[in-house]
Amino acid sequence: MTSDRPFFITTPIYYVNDLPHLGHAYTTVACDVLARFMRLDGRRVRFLTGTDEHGQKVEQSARAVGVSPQELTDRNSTGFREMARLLDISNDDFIRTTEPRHIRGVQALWQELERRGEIYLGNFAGWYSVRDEAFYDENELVDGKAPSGADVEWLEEENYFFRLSAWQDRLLAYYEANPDAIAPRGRRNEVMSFVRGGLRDLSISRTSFSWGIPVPGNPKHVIYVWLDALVNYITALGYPDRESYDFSTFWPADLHMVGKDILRFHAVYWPAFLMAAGLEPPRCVFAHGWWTVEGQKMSKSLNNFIPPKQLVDTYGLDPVRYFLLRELPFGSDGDFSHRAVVGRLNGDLANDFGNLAQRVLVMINRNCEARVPEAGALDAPDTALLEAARGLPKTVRTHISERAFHLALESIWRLVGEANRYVDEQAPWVLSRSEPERMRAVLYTLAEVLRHLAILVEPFMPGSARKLLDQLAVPEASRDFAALAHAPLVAGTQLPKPEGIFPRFVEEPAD
RNA sequence: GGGCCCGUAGUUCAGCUGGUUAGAACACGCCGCUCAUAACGGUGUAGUCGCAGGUUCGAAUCCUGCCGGGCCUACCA
Repeated sequence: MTSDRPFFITTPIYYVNDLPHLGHAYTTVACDVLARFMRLDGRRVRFLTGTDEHGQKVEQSARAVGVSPQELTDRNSTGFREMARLLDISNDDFIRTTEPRHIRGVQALWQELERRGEIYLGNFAGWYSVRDEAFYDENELVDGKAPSGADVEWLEEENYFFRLSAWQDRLLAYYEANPDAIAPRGRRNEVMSFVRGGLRDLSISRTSFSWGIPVPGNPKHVIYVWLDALVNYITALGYPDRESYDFSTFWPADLHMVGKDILRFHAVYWPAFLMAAGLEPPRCVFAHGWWTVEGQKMSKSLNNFIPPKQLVDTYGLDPVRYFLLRELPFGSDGDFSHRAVVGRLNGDLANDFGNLAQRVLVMINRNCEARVPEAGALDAPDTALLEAARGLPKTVRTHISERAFHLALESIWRLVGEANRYVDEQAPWVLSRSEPERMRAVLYTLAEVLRHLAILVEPFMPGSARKLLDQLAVPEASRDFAALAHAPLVAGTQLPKPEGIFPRFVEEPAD
């Protein structure tokens, strides 16, 4: 089942014009869970995140605040780095598009595309709205104005173009040959119908601002931010050195996780750029959904972007990580509400799982001299429960491979439920008086189930899992998925004093 | 305008290659337990499956129309 095949996963690089919020946290945590899962499953993982730092907006924002673009960028990039630390993200690398390694790679890719005749110099003309900062097509205009109602003017600009139009058929062939290249299904259909509708050549340079990577040989132009940004996925692997260990090991990427807003860039432009440069396209681009907050869209006017720090301060890190992945089918939109988070935290984490661990550990502590009890002879209910635990990794692995985080967690929680039922049925507190040997078999069974649960939950809630594994005295080296089958708890091992893992969230009384 | 998706218990959703009394979780009622984070377990109430037609021996599940909601429909993130 397991394999040591390399696994390369990326978050989008986050635009430094924004401050980190719930949406960034979501994408990043989802990637982190997959990265951790694959590592625990024995795979060689490279997990990349970073920041996108060029473009007109950054240049303007910097000017507005009276700092240089580089200063602004340094400051805001740090914010995303801190978010990763705050969320206990296990990224192996953090790339910034202002780093020399990236700039060098982007220019090399440009030259490669140029050498292959994929780039030409032409004129870009269209109706430009200064207010919207956007060009519009003739047929998009309404009464000679932008769809937004803004005034437009005819602008012509010398631009380099990428021959995207030439790639329509090859893109479609790529989607056909790789049904999983774009997920979920609905998104794939959207992308394909978009491409079938015909592709225009893409303007890939700008002369109206300067905060960007200069076009090799024509520094009046800077490279279009998306061509700049997307390439981070390979410059982080050492491109243009295609023989490097990193590049040859980890490319093509197994998964680019993106928000649905930037799917097109990843599912159309990016594969086209890569193929045009003679490189392999990614194995999968997955577009996840959006969160609303208390039923409302996150927006600048409502100013309801929740900073990750606030979430963690309020609920604790692991409950937030759990909630984000448990609450809705990955790929769908969902609502982030205080009520829902508290429901998950108190119901799933504190009552079901946390309390299960607590009741079992306390009984062992009191009735077994705080040592892992001797299993002795096991009865049918014991082996049934243990079988359920032993079968669980396979189920979870299947769900994770389909990125169905919610189903993975749901299947883990089914075992939590079975274990709680088993406790009630076996009533070890009764056995402690009448049949101590039987009690030990029951408590050993439960401890083993806890060990399975703790290890399976590690990718989702690394801190809490660690606490539980510490309380079970599971050695550091026996905390991966291989250890599930090969390193059962050893009778007689001394256990520390039990401590709650998931405290209940108690509402502050309103005043 | 064109394309795609959704509308099922109070709530969030599953079921939808048509076929026994439409399921789960949460919430709510009752019962049990007392090891445990006033936690756990059992059990019950609850739905004209958006509306109207049609196909079929039989439709939540297929077809048509309507109503309601969402997404996509190319460049400065």
